[in-house]
Amino acid sequence: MLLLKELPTSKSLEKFVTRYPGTDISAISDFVSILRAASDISSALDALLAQHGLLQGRWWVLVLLMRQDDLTSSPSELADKAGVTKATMTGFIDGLEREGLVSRFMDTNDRRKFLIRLSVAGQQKLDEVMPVYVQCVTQFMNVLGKPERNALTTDLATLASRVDLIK
Amino acid sequence: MLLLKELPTSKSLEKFVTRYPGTDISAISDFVSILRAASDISSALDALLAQHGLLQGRWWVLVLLMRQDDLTSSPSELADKAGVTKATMTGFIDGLEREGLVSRFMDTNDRRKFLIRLSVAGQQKLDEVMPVYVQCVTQFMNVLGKPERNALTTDLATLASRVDLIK
DNA sequence: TCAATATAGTATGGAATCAAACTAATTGCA
DNA sequence: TGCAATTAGTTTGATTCCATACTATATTGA
Repeated sequence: MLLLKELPTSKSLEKFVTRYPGTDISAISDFVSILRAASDISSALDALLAQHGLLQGRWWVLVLLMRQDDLTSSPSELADKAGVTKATMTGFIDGLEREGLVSRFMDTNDRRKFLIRLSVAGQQKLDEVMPVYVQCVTQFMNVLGKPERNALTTDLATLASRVDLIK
Repeated sequence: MLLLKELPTSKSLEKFVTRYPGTDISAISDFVSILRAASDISSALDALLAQHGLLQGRWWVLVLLMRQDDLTSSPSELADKAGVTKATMTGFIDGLEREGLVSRFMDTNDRRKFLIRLSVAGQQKLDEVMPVYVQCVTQFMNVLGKPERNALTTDLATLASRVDLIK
Protein backbone atom coordinates (compact mmCIF):
# COMPACT_ATOMS: atom_id res chain seq x y z
CA MET A 1 0.00 0.00 0.00
CA LEU A 2 2.21 2.88 1.06
CA LEU A 3 5.23 3.28 3.17
CA LEU A 4 6.08 6.95 2.85
CA LYS A 5 8.95 6.96 5.30
CA GLU A 6 9.81 10.56 5.31
CA LEU A 7 7.43 13.00 6.85
CA PRO A 8 7.81 16.52 5.48
CA THR A 9 10.23 18.97 7.06
CA SER A 10 8.83 22.18 8.47
CA LYS A 11 10.52 24.04 5.66
CA SER A 12 8.83 22.00 2.99
CA LEU A 13 5.56 22.41 4.85
CA GLU A 14 5.92 26.19 4.68
CA LYS A 15 6.54 25.91 0.97
CA PHE A 16 3.49 23.75 0.69
CA VAL A 17 1.25 26.23 2.47
CA THR A 18 2.56 29.02 0.28
CA ARG A 19 1.62 27.11 -2.84
CA TYR A 20 -1.66 25.75 -1.50
CA PRO A 21 -2.89 28.42 0.91
CA GLY A 22 -5.29 27.56 3.66
CA THR A 23 -4.10 24.00 3.93
CA ASP A 24 -4.72 22.41 7.30
CA ILE A 25 -1.27 20.93 7.72
CA SER A 26 -2.13 18.87 10.75
CA ALA A 27 -5.00 17.15 8.96
CA ILE A 28 -2.76 16.15 6.08
CA SER A 29 0.06 15.04 8.27
CA ASP A 30 -2.22 13.00 10.54
CA PHE A 31 -3.69 11.39 7.45
CA VAL A 32 -0.30 10.38 6.13
CA SER A 33 0.77 9.12 9.55
CA ILE A 34 -2.27 6.90 9.75
CA LEU A 35 -1.61 5.42 6.33
CA ARG A 36 1.99 4.85 7.18
CA ALA A 37 1.30 3.19 10.51
CA ALA A 38 -1.29 0.92 8.94
CA SER A 39 1.08 -0.01 6.19
CA ASP A 40 3.78 -0.92 8.68
CA ILE A 41 1.37 -3.12 10.59
CA SER A 42 0.15 -4.82 7.45
CA SER A 43 3.73 -5.46 6.33
CA ALA A 44 4.55 -7.01 9.67
CA LEU A 45 1.61 -9.37 9.28
CA ASP A 46 2.82 -10.23 5.79
CA ALA A 47 6.20 -11.12 7.22
CA LEU A 48 4.71 -13.31 9.94
CA LEU A 49 2.56 -15.19 7.45
CA ALA A 50 5.41 -15.49 4.98
CA GLN A 51 7.32 -17.53 7.55
CA HIS A 52 4.62 -20.14 7.09
CA GLY A 53 4.46 -19.87 3.33
CA LEU A 54 1.30 -17.78 3.39
CA LEU A 55 0.31 -14.34 2.21
CA GLN A 56 -2.50 -12.22 3.50
CA GLY A 57 -4.91 -12.93 0.68
CA ARG A 58 -4.63 -16.68 0.95
CA TRP A 59 -4.56 -16.53 4.72
CA TRP A 60 -7.91 -14.79 4.92
CA VAL A 61 -9.43 -17.39 2.61
CA LEU A 62 -8.39 -20.13 5.01
CA VAL A 63 -9.78 -18.14 7.93
CA LEU A 64 -13.08 -17.59 6.15
CA LEU A 65 -13.39 -21.27 5.32
CA MET A 66 -12.63 -22.22 8.90
CA ARG A 67 -15.58 -20.14 10.01
CA GLN A 68 -18.01 -22.21 7.96
CA ASP A 69 -19.70 -25.14 9.65
CA ASP A 70 -18.90 -27.48 6.77
CA LEU A 71 -15.57 -25.72 6.01
CA THR A 72 -16.99 -25.00 2.57
CA SER A 73 -17.90 -21.94 0.57
CA SER A 74 -18.06 -20.70 -3.02
CA PRO A 75 -15.55 -18.44 -4.80
CA SER A 76 -18.09 -15.63 -5.15
CA GLU A 77 -19.04 -15.72 -1.52
CA LEU A 78 -15.41 -15.79 -0.48
CA ALA A 79 -14.65 -12.86 -2.77
CA ASP A 80 -17.45 -10.84 -1.21
CA LYS A 81 -16.41 -11.62 2.31
CA ALA A 82 -12.74 -10.97 1.63
CA GLY A 83 -13.46 -7.76 -0.25
CA VAL A 84 -11.64 -8.72 -3.44
CA THR A 85 -12.88 -9.31 -6.96
CA LYS A 86 -13.89 -12.72 -8.15
CA ALA A 87 -10.87 -12.72 -10.43
CA THR A 88 -8.55 -12.17 -7.51
CA MET A 89 -10.27 -14.93 -5.58
CA THR A 90 -9.74 -17.31 -8.49
CA GLY A 91 -6.05 -16.61 -8.10
CA PHE A 92 -6.06 -17.22 -4.37
CA ILE A 93 -7.92 -20.47 -4.77
CA ASP A 94 -5.61 -21.59 -7.56
CA GLY A 95 -2.66 -21.05 -5.26
CA LEU A 96 -4.26 -22.71 -2.26
CA GLU A 97 -5.37 -25.66 -4.34
CA ARG A 98 -1.89 -26.06 -5.80
CA GLU A 99 -0.56 -26.29 -2.26
CA GLY A 100 -3.30 -28.72 -1.28
CA LEU A 101 -4.81 -26.45 1.37
CA VAL A 102 -8.25 -26.33 -0.23
CA SER A 103 -10.11 -28.44 -2.79
CA ARG A 104 -12.58 -27.55 -5.52
CA PHE A 105 -15.79 -29.55 -5.90
CA MET A 106 -18.63 -29.25 -8.33
CA ASP A 107 -21.90 -27.95 -6.97
CA THR A 108 -24.47 -30.48 -8.07
CA ASN A 109 -27.35 -28.01 -7.68
CA ASP A 110 -25.92 -25.17 -9.73
CA ARG A 111 -23.46 -26.26 -12.35
CA ARG A 112 -21.96 -22.79 -12.65
CA LYS A 113 -20.72 -23.05 -9.10
CA PHE A 114 -17.82 -24.62 -7.35
CA LEU A 115 -17.54 -25.47 -3.71
CA ILE A 116 -14.26 -24.70 -2.04
CA ARG A 117 -13.47 -26.82 0.96
CA LEU A 118 -10.70 -26.45 3.51
CA SER A 119 -8.63 -29.63 3.27
CA VAL A 120 -7.11 -31.52 6.16
CA ALA A 121 -3.76 -30.00 5.23
CA GLY A 122 -5.42 -26.57 5.22
CA GLN A 123 -6.76 -27.11 8.70
CA GLN A 124 -3.33 -28.30 9.81
CA LYS A 125 -1.77 -25.21 8.34
CA LEU A 126 -4.20 -23.07 10.30
CA ASP A 127 -3.47 -25.04 13.44
CA GLU A 128 0.20 -24.39 12.88
CA VAL A 129 -0.05 -20.67 12.20
CA MET A 130 -3.02 -19.58 14.28
CA PRO A 131 -1.49 -20.01 17.73
CA VAL A 132 1.52 -17.94 16.66
CA TYR A 133 -0.73 -15.36 15.06
CA VAL A 134 -2.96 -15.14 18.11
CA GLN A 135 -0.06 -14.80 20.48
CA CYS A 136 1.75 -12.16 18.45
CA VAL A 137 -1.33 -10.11 17.75
CA THR A 138 -2.42 -10.23 21.38
CA GLN A 139 0.96 -9.08 22.61
CA PHE A 140 1.02 -6.43 19.96
CA MET A 141 -2.41 -5.04 20.72
CA ASN A 142 -1.60 -4.94 24.41
CA VAL A 143 1.04 -2.33 23.69
CA LEU A 144 -1.88 -0.01 24.29
CA GLY A 145 -3.94 -0.03 27.41
CA LYS A 146 -7.49 -1.25 27.11
CA PRO A 147 -9.10 2.21 27.03
CA GLU A 148 -6.65 3.55 24.44
CA ARG A 149 -7.12 0.46 22.33
CA ASN A 150 -10.88 0.77 22.45
CA ALA A 151 -10.76 4.43 21.57
CA LEU A 152 -8.34 3.76 18.73
CA THR A 153 -10.46 1.01 17.23
CA THR A 154 -13.66 2.96 17.56
CA ASP A 155 -12.31 6.23 16.22
CA LEU A 156 -10.56 4.60 13.31
CA ALA A 157 -13.75 2.78 12.39
CA THR A 158 -15.68 6.04 12.66
CA LEU A 159 -13.20 7.69 10.36
CA ALA A 160 -13.25 4.83 7.88
CA SER A 161 -17.03 4.93 7.78
CA ARG A 162 -16.75 8.36 6.16
CA VAL A 163 -14.40 7.50 3.32
CA ASP A 164 -17.16 8.81 1.09
CA LEU A 165 -15.69 12.25 1.86
CA ILE A 166 -12.60 11.32 -0.12
CA LYS A 167 -13.79 11.57 -3.68
CA MET B 1 -3.78 -4.96 1.20
CA LEU B 2 -6.81 -6.46 2.87
CA LEU B 3 -10.44 -5.77 2.95
CA LEU B 4 -11.86 -8.54 5.06
CA LYS B 5 -15.45 -7.38 5.01
CA GLU B 6 -17.02 -9.87 7.23
CA LEU B 7 -16.25 -9.81 10.88
CA PRO B 8 -16.77 -13.15 12.59
CA THR B 9 -20.12 -14.09 14.06
CA SER B 10 -20.26 -14.83 17.76
CA LYS B 11 -20.88 -18.44 16.92
CA SER B 12 -17.75 -18.73 14.85
CA LEU B 13 -15.87 -16.91 17.60
CA GLU B 14 -16.94 -19.56 20.08
CA LYS B 15 -15.75 -22.22 17.73
CA PHE B 16 -12.49 -20.37 17.41
CA VAL B 17 -11.91 -20.18 21.13
CA THR B 18 -12.71 -23.85 21.47
CA ARG B 19 -10.06 -24.72 18.93
CA TYR B 20 -7.52 -22.16 20.10
CA PRO B 21 -8.12 -21.83 23.83
CA GLY B 22 -7.08 -18.74 25.70
CA THR B 23 -7.42 -16.49 22.68
CA ASP B 24 -8.03 -12.85 23.53
CA ILE B 25 -10.86 -12.35 21.10
CA SER B 26 -11.02 -8.61 21.51
CA ALA B 27 -7.33 -8.19 20.65
CA ILE B 28 -7.75 -10.15 17.44
CA SER B 29 -10.93 -8.44 16.45
CA ASP B 30 -9.52 -4.97 17.15
CA PHE B 31 -6.49 -5.89 15.08
CA VAL B 32 -8.59 -6.96 12.13
CA SER B 33 -10.78 -3.86 12.44
CA ILE B 34 -7.74 -1.63 12.28
CA LEU B 35 -6.43 -3.34 9.18
CA ARG B 36 -9.81 -3.15 7.56
CA ALA B 37 -10.32 0.51 8.32
CA ALA B 38 -6.88 1.38 7.02
CA SER B 39 -7.49 -0.57 3.90
CA ASP B 40 -10.76 1.25 3.27
CA ILE B 41 -9.05 4.60 3.68
CA SER B 42 -6.22 3.64 1.39
CA SER B 43 -8.66 2.43 -1.25
CA ALA B 44 -10.53 5.69 -1.07
CA LEU B 45 -7.31 7.56 -1.69
CA ASP B 46 -6.60 5.27 -4.64
CA ALA B 47 -9.97 6.12 -6.09
CA LEU B 48 -9.45 9.86 -5.66
CA LEU B 49 -6.05 9.72 -7.34
CA ALA B 50 -7.33 7.47 -10.09
CA GLN B 51 -9.72 10.21 -11.13
CA HIS B 52 -6.63 12.16 -12.09
CA GLY B 53 -4.83 9.27 -13.73
CA LEU B 54 -2.58 8.68 -10.75
CA LEU B 55 -1.87 5.82 -8.43
CA GLN B 56 -0.51 6.04 -4.92
CA GLY B 57 3.04 5.01 -5.76
CA ARG B 58 3.45 7.56 -8.49
CA TRP B 59 1.64 10.19 -6.50
CA TRP B 60 4.07 9.98 -3.61
CA VAL B 61 6.98 10.33 -6.00
CA LEU B 62 5.55 13.60 -7.26
CA VAL B 63 4.99 14.78 -3.69
CA LEU B 64 8.53 13.88 -2.69
CA LEU B 65 9.95 15.74 -5.67
CA MET B 66 7.84 18.78 -4.90
CA ARG B 67 9.43 18.93 -1.46
CA GLN B 68 12.90 19.34 -2.92
CA ASP B 69 14.20 22.84 -3.45
CA ASP B 70 15.29 22.08 -7.00
CA LEU B 71 12.42 19.63 -7.60
CA THR B 72 15.08 17.02 -8.17
CA SER B 73 16.15 13.79 -6.51
CA SER B 74 17.70 10.44 -7.36
CA PRO B 75 15.92 7.09 -7.74
CA SER B 76 17.67 5.62 -4.71
CA GLU B 77 16.79 8.51 -2.50
CA LEU B 78 13.21 8.44 -3.69
CA ALA B 79 13.02 4.71 -3.06
CA ASP B 80 14.27 5.17 0.49
CA LYS B 81 11.89 7.98 1.23
CA ALA B 82 8.92 6.21 -0.31
CA GLY B 83 9.75 2.94 1.40
CA VAL B 84 9.90 0.81 -1.74
CA THR B 85 12.76 -1.04 -3.39
CA LYS B 86 14.84 0.56 -6.09
CA ALA B 87 13.31 -1.83 -8.59
CA THR B 88 9.83 -0.61 -7.74
CA MET B 89 10.99 2.97 -8.00
CA THR B 90 12.37 2.28 -11.45
CA GLY B 91 8.87 1.25 -12.43
CA PHE B 92 7.26 4.36 -10.98
CA ILE B 93 9.75 6.63 -12.71
CA ASP B 94 9.28 4.80 -16.00
CA GLY B 95 5.56 5.40 -15.76
CA LEU B 96 5.87 9.03 -14.73
CA GLU B 97 8.42 9.69 -17.44
CA ARG B 98 6.19 8.07 -20.05
CA GLU B 99 3.45 10.46 -19.00
CA GLY B 100 5.85 13.40 -19.07
CA LEU B 101 5.46 14.20 -15.37
CA VAL B 102 9.14 13.78 -14.53
CA SER B 103 12.38 13.74 -16.54
CA ARG B 104 15.58 11.76 -16.17
CA PHE B 105 18.91 13.58 -16.35
CA MET B 106 22.44 12.30 -16.06
CA ASP B 107 24.30 13.27 -12.92
CA THR B 108 27.55 14.78 -14.15
CA ASN B 109 29.33 14.18 -10.84
CA ASP B 110 28.50 10.52 -10.45
CA ARG B 111 27.85 8.77 -13.70
CA ARG B 112 26.06 5.89 -12.02
CA LYS B 113 23.34 8.25 -10.96
CA PHE B 114 20.33 9.80 -12.54
CA LEU B 115 18.56 12.91 -11.46
CA ILE B 116 14.81 12.82 -11.53
CA ARG B 117 13.19 16.19 -11.93
CA LEU B 118 9.55 17.16 -11.61
CA SER B 119 8.55 18.54 -15.00
CA VAL B 120 6.30 21.51 -15.63
CA ALA B 121 3.54 19.09 -16.50
CA GLY B 122 4.25 17.26 -13.25
CA GLN B 123 3.92 20.44 -11.25
CA GLN B 124 0.70 21.21 -13.12
CA LYS B 125 -0.62 17.79 -12.29
CA LEU B 126 0.13 18.41 -8.63
CA ASP B 127 -1.52 21.81 -8.81
CA GLU B 128 -4.56 20.13 -10.28
CA VAL B 129 -4.81 17.30 -7.76
CA MET B 130 -3.41 18.81 -4.59
CA PRO B 131 -6.22 21.26 -3.83
CA VAL B 132 -8.77 18.47 -4.20
CA TYR B 133 -6.64 16.17 -2.11
CA VAL B 134 -6.15 18.77 0.60
CA GLN B 135 -9.79 19.63 0.76
CA CYS B 136 -11.00 16.05 0.85
CA VAL B 137 -8.47 14.91 3.40
CA THR B 138 -9.14 17.89 5.63
CA GLN B 139 -12.87 17.29 5.59
CA PHE B 140 -12.29 13.65 6.16
CA MET B 141 -9.96 14.09 9.11
CA ASN B 142 -12.35 16.56 10.69
CA VAL B 143 -14.87 13.78 11.05
CA LEU B 144 -13.13 13.37 14.37
CA GLY B 145 -12.74 16.15 16.88
CA LYS B 146 -9.29 17.49 17.43
CA PRO B 147 -8.62 15.57 20.66
CA GLU B 148 -9.85 12.28 19.22
CA ARG B 149 -7.80 12.82 16.10
CA ASN B 150 -4.67 13.51 18.08
CA ALA B 151 -5.18 10.49 20.28
CA LEU B 152 -5.84 8.32 17.26
CA THR B 153 -2.73 9.44 15.43
CA THR B 154 -0.53 9.13 18.49
CA ASP B 155 -1.83 5.74 19.59
CA LEU B 156 -1.65 4.27 16.14
CA ALA B 157 1.93 5.46 15.78
CA THR B 158 2.74 3.99 19.18
CA LEU B 159 1.27 0.70 18.11
CA ALA B 160 3.09 0.71 14.78
CA SER B 161 6.36 1.40 16.53
CA ARG B 162 6.07 -2.05 18.11
CA VAL B 163 5.51 -4.10 14.97
CA ASP B 164 8.61 -6.00 16.07
CA LEU B 165 6.22 -7.94 18.32
CA ILE B 166 4.64 -9.50 15.22
CA LYS B 167 7.20 -12.03 14.16
C1' DT C 1 -41.58 -21.69 -23.94
C1' DC C 2 -37.80 -19.06 -25.01
C1' DA C 3 -35.27 -14.87 -25.47
C1' DA C 4 -33.29 -11.31 -22.44
C1' DT C 5 -30.95 -10.75 -18.40
C1' DA C 6 -28.28 -12.04 -14.57
C1' DT C 7 -24.91 -14.84 -12.21
C1' DA C 8 -20.66 -18.00 -11.46
C1' DG C 9 -16.34 -18.60 -12.58
C1' DT C 10 -12.22 -18.05 -15.55
C1' DA C 11 -8.94 -15.85 -18.83
C1' DT C 12 -6.35 -11.95 -20.37
C1' DG C 13 -3.62 -8.12 -19.93
C1' DG C 14 -1.77 -4.62 -17.14
C1' DA C 15 0.31 -2.21 -12.86
C1' DA C 16 2.58 -2.70 -8.43
C1' DT C 17 5.75 -5.00 -6.01
C1' DC C 18 9.72 -7.75 -4.55
C1' DA C 19 14.09 -10.59 -4.61
C1' DA C 20 17.87 -11.75 -7.02
C1' DA C 21 20.99 -11.16 -10.59
C1' DC C 22 23.32 -8.06 -13.46
C1' DT C 23 26.11 -3.81 -15.37
C1' DA C 24 28.56 0.23 -14.75
C1' DA C 25 30.81 3.42 -11.89
C1' DT C 26 32.88 4.77 -7.55
C1' DT C 27 35.34 4.24 -3.29
C1' DG C 28 38.46 2.39 -0.08
C1' DC C 29 42.30 0.20 1.40
C1' DA C 30 46.62 -2.48 1.01
C1' DT D 1 48.22 2.68 -7.96
C1' DG D 2 45.17 -1.19 -8.41
C1' DC D 3 42.04 -4.53 -7.05
C1' DA D 4 38.10 -5.58 -3.78
C1' DA D 5 34.05 -4.06 -2.03
C1' DT D 6 30.32 -0.96 -2.39
C1' DT D 7 26.77 1.71 -4.66
C1' DA D 8 23.34 3.22 -8.45
C1' DG D 9 20.27 1.77 -11.41
C1' DT D 10 18.02 -1.67 -14.40
C1' DT D 11 16.40 -6.23 -15.86
C1' DT D 12 14.16 -10.49 -15.10
C1' DG D 13 10.84 -13.40 -13.32
C1' DA D 14 7.55 -14.13 -9.85
C1' DT D 15 3.16 -12.97 -7.21
C1' DT D 16 -0.73 -10.10 -6.07
C1' DC D 17 -4.34 -7.58 -7.57
C1' DC D 18 -7.66 -5.28 -10.63
C1' DA D 19 -10.76 -4.20 -14.77
C1' DT D 20 -12.57 -6.04 -18.58
C1' DA D 21 -14.21 -9.42 -21.38
C1' DC D 22 -15.59 -14.06 -22.05
C1' DT D 23 -18.14 -18.76 -21.40
C1' DA D 24 -21.44 -21.50 -19.36
C1' DT D 25 -25.42 -21.90 -16.69
C1' DA D 26 -29.63 -20.23 -14.44
C1' DT D 27 -33.55 -17.25 -13.96
C1' DT D 28 -37.24 -14.39 -15.33
C1' DG D 29 -40.93 -12.48 -17.66
C1' DA D 30 -43.67 -11.75 -21.87
